[in-house]
Amino acid sequence: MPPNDSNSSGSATFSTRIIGWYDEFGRKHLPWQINKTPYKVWVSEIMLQQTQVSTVIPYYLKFMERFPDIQSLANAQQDEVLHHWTGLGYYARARNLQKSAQIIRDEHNGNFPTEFEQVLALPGIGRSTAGAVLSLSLAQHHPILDGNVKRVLARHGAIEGWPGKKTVENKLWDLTDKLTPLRDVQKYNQAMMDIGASICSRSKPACSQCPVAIDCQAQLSGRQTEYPGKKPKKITPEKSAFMLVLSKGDDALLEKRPPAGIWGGLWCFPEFPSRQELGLYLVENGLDSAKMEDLPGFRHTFSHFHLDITPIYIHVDGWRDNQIMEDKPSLWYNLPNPPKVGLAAATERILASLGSVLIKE
DNA sequence: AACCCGGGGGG
DNA sequence: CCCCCAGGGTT
Repeated sequence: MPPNDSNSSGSATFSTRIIGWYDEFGRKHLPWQINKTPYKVWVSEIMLQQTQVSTVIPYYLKFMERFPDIQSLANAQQDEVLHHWTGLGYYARARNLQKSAQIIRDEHNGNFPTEFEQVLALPGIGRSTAGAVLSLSLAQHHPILDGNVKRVLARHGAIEGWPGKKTVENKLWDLTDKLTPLRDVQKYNQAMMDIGASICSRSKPACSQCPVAIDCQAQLSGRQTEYPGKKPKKITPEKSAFMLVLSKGDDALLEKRPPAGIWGGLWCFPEFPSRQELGLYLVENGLDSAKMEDLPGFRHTFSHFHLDITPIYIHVDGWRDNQIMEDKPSLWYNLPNPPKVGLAAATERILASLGSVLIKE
């Protein structure tokens, strides 16, 4: 018996019903589905790992306009790549995207590799994304297991446990591997993601519209929202930071963050763990006589901690700044004519509030 | 406020 | 292998 041919309902197989649903209801006109190429699908998949379709679309269109092919992405300045990612989050993915483009340029003659193992070897691409790119763009037979597919399969098979656990994830990979059909793999994989994103949603699944509800083990027992199992939660610690907002005319001083860690490679205000350390920095740079003003503080929340930010504003005129640029790259960010660099959301928020402060001066 | 996310990397 | 990390949006 073919592996995808089992169901207890006596009706069409699982994959046949999924594909039938795709023909009638599936998404077929998303920007990365038009004249599909591995590059288009790859960029979209990386963006979609962190963000929903409706948010991704404008980012995707601008990104592809500026970086229409692997070559242009590989040869671009990292600042400009991060600029196009500003607001999307998970900036390591943008850096990995460009790093992979450079590997493709240097080691694959500029052509996106078509061997699964070669795709998997690119930074930022794991088993599921490799399968998605090759199946969706080239119709290769690979199963996928993104968050949407995990939810559909965990419910349909009533798979217990949190998918972050290796044993649970392995069960789900076995399932997706068994259920993925040999034919119409593009339609099937796209439909599974669509169904997971729309019908089989996290809190209010629309089972009446689902093509595989009839033998869904979670639906049959009314326990849909109990799958997939929840991640064990832990308390999120609170941290605080002081950010120096040093302005000169229409410019504000930003520093480039180290390549790894939070906001890696992005431009941010100089950050200090305490008011005292910020003061020390001012003394070192001959700015301790300048007038300081606290701007409104705010909380920026990450998945694993809260960051309470107090921006401290100082305005200088005709101050020699070259001494400040010793250890870290820095730039004067011109507000009326901003450079195309990557900014953290918190930095953008402060910059936005700065507009009114500067006008006041 | 809780939850979600594919992959990288450290212990 | 297991756990932590990353940064937004959605519910």
